[in-house]
Parts: sequence; structure tokens; C-alpha cells
Amino acid sequence: MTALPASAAAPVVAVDVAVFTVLDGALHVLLVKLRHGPFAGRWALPGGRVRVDESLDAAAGRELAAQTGIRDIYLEQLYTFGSPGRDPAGRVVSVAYVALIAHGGRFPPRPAGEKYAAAAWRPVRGLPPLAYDHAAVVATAAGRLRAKLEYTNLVYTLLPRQFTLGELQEMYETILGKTLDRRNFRKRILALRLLRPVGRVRRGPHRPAALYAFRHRRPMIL
Amino acid sequence: MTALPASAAAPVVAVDVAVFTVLDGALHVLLVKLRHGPFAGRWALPGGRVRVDESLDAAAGRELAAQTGIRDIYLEQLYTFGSPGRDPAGRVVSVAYVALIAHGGRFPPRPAGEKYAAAAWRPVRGLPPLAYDHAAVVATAAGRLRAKLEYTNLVYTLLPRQFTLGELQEMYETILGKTLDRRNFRKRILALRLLRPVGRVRRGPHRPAALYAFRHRRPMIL
DNA sequence: GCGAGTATGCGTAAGCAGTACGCAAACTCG
DNA sequence: CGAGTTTGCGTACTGCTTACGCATACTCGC
Repeated sequence: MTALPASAAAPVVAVDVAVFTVLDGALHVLLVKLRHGPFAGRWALPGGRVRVDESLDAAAGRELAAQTGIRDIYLEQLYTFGSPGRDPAGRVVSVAYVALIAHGGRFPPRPAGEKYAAAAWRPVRGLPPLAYDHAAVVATAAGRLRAKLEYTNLVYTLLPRQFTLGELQEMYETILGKTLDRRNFRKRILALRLLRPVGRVRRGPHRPAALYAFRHRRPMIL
Repeated sequence: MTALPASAAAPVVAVDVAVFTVLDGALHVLLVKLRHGPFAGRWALPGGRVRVDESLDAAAGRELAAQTGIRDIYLEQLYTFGSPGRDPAGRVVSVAYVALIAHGGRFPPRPAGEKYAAAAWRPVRGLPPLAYDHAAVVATAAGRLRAKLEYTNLVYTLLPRQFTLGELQEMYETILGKTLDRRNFRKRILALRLLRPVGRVRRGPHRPAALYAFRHRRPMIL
């Protein structure tokens, strides 16, 4: 988020981080509840002021870790929002970042100390009113996320080491918000040579499905 | 560019504008020569500090007009550069913008008053050493420009109202830096239905060429 | 034990965009 | 009037995307 009054007659630099995950078959974004300022009680993206001696990327990572406990994830710069008036407390120019991570025990959003009441995953469809212009930030970030799905391997963050093609397709469908043809999806995703068949199967109430794993579990462009 | 020492222990917000044009069959970028500061005598992108009461877009337009006389053009936000140390005079976070305009009598870069010695178009291939991290900014901006060529009509800014397909193709080739098949280019560009045949021809030393005009002379995505 | 139900796995045909390239037409210049 | 050059049109081939048929393999209920 963006907070603290602008000290003098100069804009303040802040970062905001929109972290997404897929939860219960729906795209969720990580929010924190503000405790102070003109938007006290409202939800906002985690974020805060950039320090003089740190890079923008570092500031985004630091604020995210401080407010949610999530650290060391791949953040990508999205856009810089700087309308005067987006923060009633003063002029704040905010560099927004996007990320996508797996929900799971590894990164439980934990309530932070003083400044923020709690952190929680909220479904992108049907968000409560957000502080500042964060509704627009989330919308822009979700758009970027969907666009990047098409030409990157970024879903790897969402899935366990081994998964079936059906599970992978489900991820794509919930993020993109549309259904895909099962057979074409299989053909396309395998043609990208990003997956490696594990050689084992997952058994369930139906025909067993072959398990796959990503060849590389790090951000890369196809 | 990015200038003036950071006042206190807080980053300063600035904008930098990379304006491109095609001149003598080569892609050029608009630069200004710095007169003061640690980079005095070096070339840099036009730019400067953002005021407290203006938007980022407005700041970019204002600085560009003040330093080069070019005003009222379509600017698009590119990326925000914020490494500490990119400006030896202090911590400056700079929001970079890109634009593409026609070179011509309408926008003659004029030397500005005190702070900048002169403005000039310089070919992108073979730039002199630039101030700050502006070499990286120009490289990123040129990349974005080429990418946008593929799916927008932004070349309209570079051409007169009426032009031949040959002239249009020449623009694409100099910006993209590669040659295109004449017949396929014609087919593709006409299939986009962005052009309208004027009905007249341009006569020269060879076969007369039909004149075309853009249906819309404003920024839009195909 | 056996059929119903369901998800997996494989293959094929049609459509569309992109690329390579042949060739005639139209003009100026020497 | 022919050489040279640019314009304008068309065609064949390739590859990617989309639509969709169909067999397979498992569990569950009867």
C-alpha cells in the first residue's frame, strides 16, 4: 500500500505488491487491513515507502515480507501509479509489482505487528472496497498475469512438484477465467517441452492420470 | 533526465522521456546536453523532477516541452528505474516514457535556456555515452517501440497524411532494423484494414504508386 | 461380477496466418 | 523503344490453432 504523509513539497516513493494465488478454484489476491490513516479499516495491497538506499525491487520484497511473512518470491514490476490525489494523506508515487505463488503451508499470511491488522487472501471477483487506487492496481495486475500465462511458465509456482495435466489445466482455466479444450491444451503444453513425465500415475475414482513435473522451476520465458 | 540532489533522506521522483523519430533512414532519439551537475557536458534524455501537484504523465509532457519545445504528443509509460546509485548526486527514482513522432518543421528541437545547452536528434545506433543510466533506458524504450509496431498503428505519427505502401514499409524497416518482403507486407498491412486508399497516385521515376491514408490518426491498438 | 459414469490419452481434419517467390504492369530515362 | 526499376497481384507451402471423434482405464453402485 502507500502510506505516511508526504513530508515536504515533494512526492514520496512507495511500492505496492499484488500477490496472486489460486485457492478453491478462484484467483485470490493478498491484502492487508490498514489500521491507521484515512483508510483505516480498509483493505489494501501490502507495500510502503522506499528507503533511500534500497532498490525498488528490494523495497517491494522487504515490505511484502514485513507485512505478510512471504519472502523470496519472484516479483515483476508492473506499472507506476502517480496521480496526485490517489493518497489523501499526501502525494505518493507508487511503483506496483506483481507476483504469483502457491497457496500452502509454506507461506501462511500472518498478521503483522502494529501498522497492519491482518493479511488475508481475498477472491479477485468480489473484492471489498480497497484503499487508495488499489482496485485499479489489482485490475491491471490481473490483466498482466493473464497475459503472461500465455507465454511464460509462471504457473509452476502454483503447483506441487508433481501434478497431472488435468490439474495444470484447471489452474490455467481459473486464472484465465475460461474453459479450454482438454485435448488441445494437452497438445500445446506438451509441445512447449516444458514438462517432464515423471513416470508414475495418480490414482483416483477414474482412469489414472500420468504425473508430470516442470523441467525448470524458475521464472523463464517460453 | 534526472537531476537535482535528493533533498533529504527520501528518494526524489523524476520522469525521463525517450522520443524517437525516423530521420535519414535511421531511428533517432531526442537528447539534451546537460550543463550542470556531475554529468555536465554529456547527453541525456529530457526529463526532470515531478512536482507535487501534477501527474506523472503531466510531468513528462511539461519537461519535454520545456526542454525541447515539443508538446502535446502521445506519451506512454515505459518502466520505472530506481537503482540507488543511478544518479551520483542523490537518490532519484525515474519513471521513463516513450513516444514516437514525425520529424519535421512542426517540432524543431530548440535549445532551451539555462539548464540544458541544446536538444538534438541522435541516431540510436552509435549513441555517445549518456548520463545516468539513460543508455539502458533508450535500449528498453527502443525494444518497446519495436514490439508495439507489430500490433498498433503508431507509425501514423511518422508519416504525412498521404503516403505510398513503399514509404510505409520503409518506416517499418528502419525501425525494426530488418528488411521485409514487399508483397507480404502489402498483404498484411492491407488485411489490417487500417489504411484507406486515397484514390490518387504518386508519380516518380518509376511506376506510379497508389496513395493511402490512415483511417485513424490517433493511438490505437489493432 | 458387470455395466454406468467419468476422466485420460491419442489422432485427424479443417481453417487461418505467415512465408517464399514467380510474374505481369506501368512508368521514366537514355 | 528497350533497359531498369518499382508497383501490384496471385499462388504454393508450412505450421499453428481449433474442433471434435473415439478408444482406454479406472472406481462405484447394483
